[in-house]
Amino acid sequence: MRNVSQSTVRRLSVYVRVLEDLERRGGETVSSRGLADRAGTTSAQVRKDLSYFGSFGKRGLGYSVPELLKSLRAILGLDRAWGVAVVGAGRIGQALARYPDFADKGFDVRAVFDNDPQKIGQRWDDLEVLDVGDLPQVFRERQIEIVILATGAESAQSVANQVVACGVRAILNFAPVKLQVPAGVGLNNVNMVPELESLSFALTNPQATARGVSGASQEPS
Amino acid sequence: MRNVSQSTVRRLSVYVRVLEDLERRGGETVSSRGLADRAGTTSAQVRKDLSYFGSFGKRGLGYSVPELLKSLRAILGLDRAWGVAVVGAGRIGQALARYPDFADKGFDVRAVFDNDPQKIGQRWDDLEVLDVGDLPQVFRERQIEIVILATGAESAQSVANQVVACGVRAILNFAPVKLQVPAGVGLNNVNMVPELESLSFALTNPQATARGVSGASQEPS
DNA sequence: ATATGTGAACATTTTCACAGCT
DNA sequence: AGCTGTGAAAATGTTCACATAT
Repeated sequence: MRNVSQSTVRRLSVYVRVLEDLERRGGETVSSRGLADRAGTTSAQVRKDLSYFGSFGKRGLGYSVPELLKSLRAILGLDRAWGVAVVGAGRIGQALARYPDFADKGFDVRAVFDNDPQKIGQRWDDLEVLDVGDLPQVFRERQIEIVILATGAESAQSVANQVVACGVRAILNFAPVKLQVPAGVGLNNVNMVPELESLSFALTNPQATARGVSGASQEPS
Repeated sequence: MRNVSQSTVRRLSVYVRVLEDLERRGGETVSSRGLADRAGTTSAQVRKDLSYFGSFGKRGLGYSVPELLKSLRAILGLDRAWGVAVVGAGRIGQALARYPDFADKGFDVRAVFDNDPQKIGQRWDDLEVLDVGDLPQVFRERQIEIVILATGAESAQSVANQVVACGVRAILNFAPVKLQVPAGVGLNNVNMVPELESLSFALTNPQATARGVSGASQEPS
């Protein structure tokens, strides 16, 4: 399983969502085409993505929904719970800390931190906002493995350094800065302003954007 | 200027951020290398990205910071204000509606909607949560051009249909569903669960992830 | 000497097309 | 017949390297 692209991993994530849905509806098997249509890609792409990890289907039949789901969950590491902390208790940090889908998918938000005395001590559901000074201790106690960074731009890098020093090797960054992290630390960025700006570009330059119909099937019938 | 990739557009957005920073510090000129280092890419990439839109530099000298900034803003459509509405007044909708960076960059959040009578009428700063039933009228009155969709998964598609019917041609979707929109409508998705899942993948499969040092310069010195 | 702009080389990702299994 | 798994082809995106301008 060498050199799998980010795009492939993100699509696997979508396949899991689709398979969960199919399972809920009692679907037994699905073809690469069926998966692709629901995931918004092509059957060839589905088969290629899966082929990096093994062969999961039966020729002539397609894939068993529960089996493929189980395999993909194992590949993505979703067959276990992860300890997550949110650093930054502003509106975005709060929204993320209490986002119900994270818990549903096994991402357990076990702590929230801020450095603002006004916020420290606030209770949200069963979370209490903790002092960022206590971060190392709490990380150890609660086995934090993934950090969601929702501080302002100014503090993001220094918080990142701190959490990396605590042994965290995965950061999801919402602060609008390019973080420097050592090799071996996974870093994903969610940048909301560039997302809006790319829409602004599309509105401003309709020619450059006439691309794909975001409508029906991606494949020839 | 045909067929510019999404990646190029997103990088332009980053260049704008870097240039704004340089301008604030009083920088007069910058080389493709200087821009690249700050933006986390390579000088060749910077020059190639810019070359899709024209030639902005002076050989031997580099780029004038204010001039390049002005050009890039025009290309991205950031030399004007955009009318933005947020639909869905949950925690995420609220965080986005009040996110100060949007206003700073010319994305004016002019309305927030929900269908929950409990939320309708709430005031946040100078925004009032409106009834989603009034959407068409308010969109016309306030000239809404971009919609941030922050509803639950169930209502997202129907809201999308509504706003498209109102003439909106750009949607930033935070709901965890694949929206179907007609050709010509720009759609960007922010999916937080897949972001976390790709980190979970990286933690679970360190071999497949040994890639790039997210640290120092991308180029040979 | 310095640094852009760009065609050509390279790398990566996606799509095609088909052999092979059910 | 139906559908997977996969090499080969095509398309797309990135990097090189250099002619050209200051």
